[in-house]
Amino acid sequence: MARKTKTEAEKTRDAILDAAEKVFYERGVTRTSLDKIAQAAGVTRGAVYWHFRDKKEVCEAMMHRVFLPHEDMLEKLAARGSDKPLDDLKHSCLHALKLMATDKRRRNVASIMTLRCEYVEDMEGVVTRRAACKNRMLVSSEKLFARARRLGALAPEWTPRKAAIALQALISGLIMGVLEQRDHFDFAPMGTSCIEAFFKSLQKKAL
Amino acid sequence: MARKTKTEAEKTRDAILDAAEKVFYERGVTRTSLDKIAQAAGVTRGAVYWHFRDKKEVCEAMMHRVFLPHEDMLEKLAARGSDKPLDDLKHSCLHALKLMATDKRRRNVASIMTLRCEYVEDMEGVVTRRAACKNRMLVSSEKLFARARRLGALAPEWTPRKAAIALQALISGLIMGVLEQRDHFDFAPMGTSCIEAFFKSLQKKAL
DNA sequence: CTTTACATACATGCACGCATGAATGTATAG
DNA sequence: CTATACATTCATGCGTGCATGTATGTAAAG
Repeated sequence: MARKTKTEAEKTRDAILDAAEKVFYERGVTRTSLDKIAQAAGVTRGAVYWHFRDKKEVCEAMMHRVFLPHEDMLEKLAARGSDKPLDDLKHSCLHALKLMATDKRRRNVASIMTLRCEYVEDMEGVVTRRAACKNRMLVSSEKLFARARRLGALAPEWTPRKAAIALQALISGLIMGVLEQRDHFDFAPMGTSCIEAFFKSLQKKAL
Repeated sequence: MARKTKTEAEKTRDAILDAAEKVFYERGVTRTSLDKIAQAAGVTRGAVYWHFRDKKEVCEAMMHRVFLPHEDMLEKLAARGSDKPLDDLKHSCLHALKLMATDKRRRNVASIMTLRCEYVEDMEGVVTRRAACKNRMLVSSEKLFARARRLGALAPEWTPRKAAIALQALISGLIMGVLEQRDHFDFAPMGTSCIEAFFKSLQKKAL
């Protein structure tokens, strides 16, 4: 076929990833063939094989495109070192949850990653990288909790590490709730409300 | 082939489910053929098709066999109406987490359900039933929190419903942590420690 | 004799990876 | 500026292997 210009090639690459999001969401990662993706993108398998080695690479590229820009927010927060670390952390969590609730694309990709993908063989690497990402976020929030402790704002039953782990578990569980929400019930307000109550519980009570 | 007696037939059915656990864990639900399951069970596909209509039914039976006996623990607790509902709930959660950490079979099946299965098309029904189960548990724990509130044991920032949702999110997130644990780090003690801190935070502080 | 509990056999239809072709963009030499 | 050489960007076709569902055979249990 005729050679395209570089920007056009980028457009077909994006079209392939768009199509992958759509078809992965509808049929799951394992059950969708590269041919289905190609058809949905209006190209043939040749194009897909040109831009990506196999389905795993398509999947990883699809995830990266959506979540890479968002990953390092916490680290900036931890580095900034404000005087209200718990508030910063809370707003960051609220923001993440709201993003999941409002941005359909992010929600769909997250849904693919949690409910429509099997992490075995090829994909094991993906889960490892996800764990590494989770761990970086954990370290950052632990720093913020440690700062809160030094400022005397953290209730005594919580060590920074425990608080960080519990917070991450809570958030991922709430996001799960958003992803599972059926019919037209909006789970997000309840989620934000839970986050706020949780942070209130984390604070040292005045006597 | 020679016909087996009824108990022997039950044994091959169990063998098929055992094999399904093994192969689903190794290769994911979608990628494993019924033939692989049959081979791992020492039978042919004919036997599998005799006991189950298709792979979805195998998968559901495998899940049921492990989790049905455990599902209604919370409801009994809620019906009992003790005078320490928060303690009861805490012990129930600790028990569930410890079970995940110690019982390899349960952990593997849970891993299949969360990391090695794609909930699309046929399997959508499974996720619906899982959501229903989660909801029943939510209602039960909400009752317990409501009782705690009446007993004056629940901190004011928590409404029973919020507490129930947050607890469920926390637990599912922590179980996720257990399932993702790599090399030989044991995540469970940290998880139990988080649960204990969380319940301490839920309690109304003495002034 | 009928039903059960499988094994075997068959037909169909994907999905994958590779190899090759084709036509155009792009860089370079003169 | 132009011609040539090469690299890109796909489309098409082929062979292969597997997975599925069903249909049928069969021997013993009930």
